[in-house]
Amino acid sequence: MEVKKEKIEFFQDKILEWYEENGRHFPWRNKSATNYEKIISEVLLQRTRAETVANFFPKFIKKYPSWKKLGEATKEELQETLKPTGLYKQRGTRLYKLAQEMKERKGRFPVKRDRVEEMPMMGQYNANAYELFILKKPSPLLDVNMARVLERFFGERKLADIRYDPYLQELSQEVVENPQSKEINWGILDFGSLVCEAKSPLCEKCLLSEQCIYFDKLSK
DNA sequence: CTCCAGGTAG
DNA sequence: CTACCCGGAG
Repeated sequence: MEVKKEKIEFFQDKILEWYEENGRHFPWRNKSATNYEKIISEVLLQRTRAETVANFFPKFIKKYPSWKKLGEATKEELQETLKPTGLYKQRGTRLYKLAQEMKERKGRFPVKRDRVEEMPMMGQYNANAYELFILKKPSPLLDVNMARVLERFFGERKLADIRYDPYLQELSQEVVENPQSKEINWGILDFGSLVCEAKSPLCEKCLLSEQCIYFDKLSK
């Protein structure tokens, strides 16, 4: 499925416009956020609502402000701390592994994307986030949220799993290919959470509806 | 009840 | 490729 360039530009413009007015604010989006904080936020955000993480994040950073401090925690201690966020056993075990790996690496996180993806807890999504936020390179935060927005507007994927769908992979990359890649990414996630909701999207107040496939189907 | 800024074992 | 993790918010 070939998507027209003009449609992508329309989408980018509208999302950026919407984001300026309605974008959400989170601790890990602050300019002052350290690389450690950025990486930890992505770990906590896995399969967990951003608002939930926003409540929890400051407490976690206060308790474990650095890789060094995190490396001193036991696996059980991390699991206990992570309980309010859900997925705490898995996440605790994996975060422990990541912290220990960082200890061995003397606190140095890998630089190249491929190496990042080899780290514990760092999958495709997190490697993209790393590229976007730390290497400052356009890269899509393609989660269920972004996938839903893109599919409704541009057309549905073929494969069940986002992570193996070449159509969504390529489309998302094109969409965030822009000098303001970070803002477009955040814009899409916020837009997906606040307007293009999973259950009942607010199509009446959506500034994308004139070119949206999902909306077009609705009005038939 | 469903859904959530995914990773990974099998 | 799927199935599973999990508490919490809506």
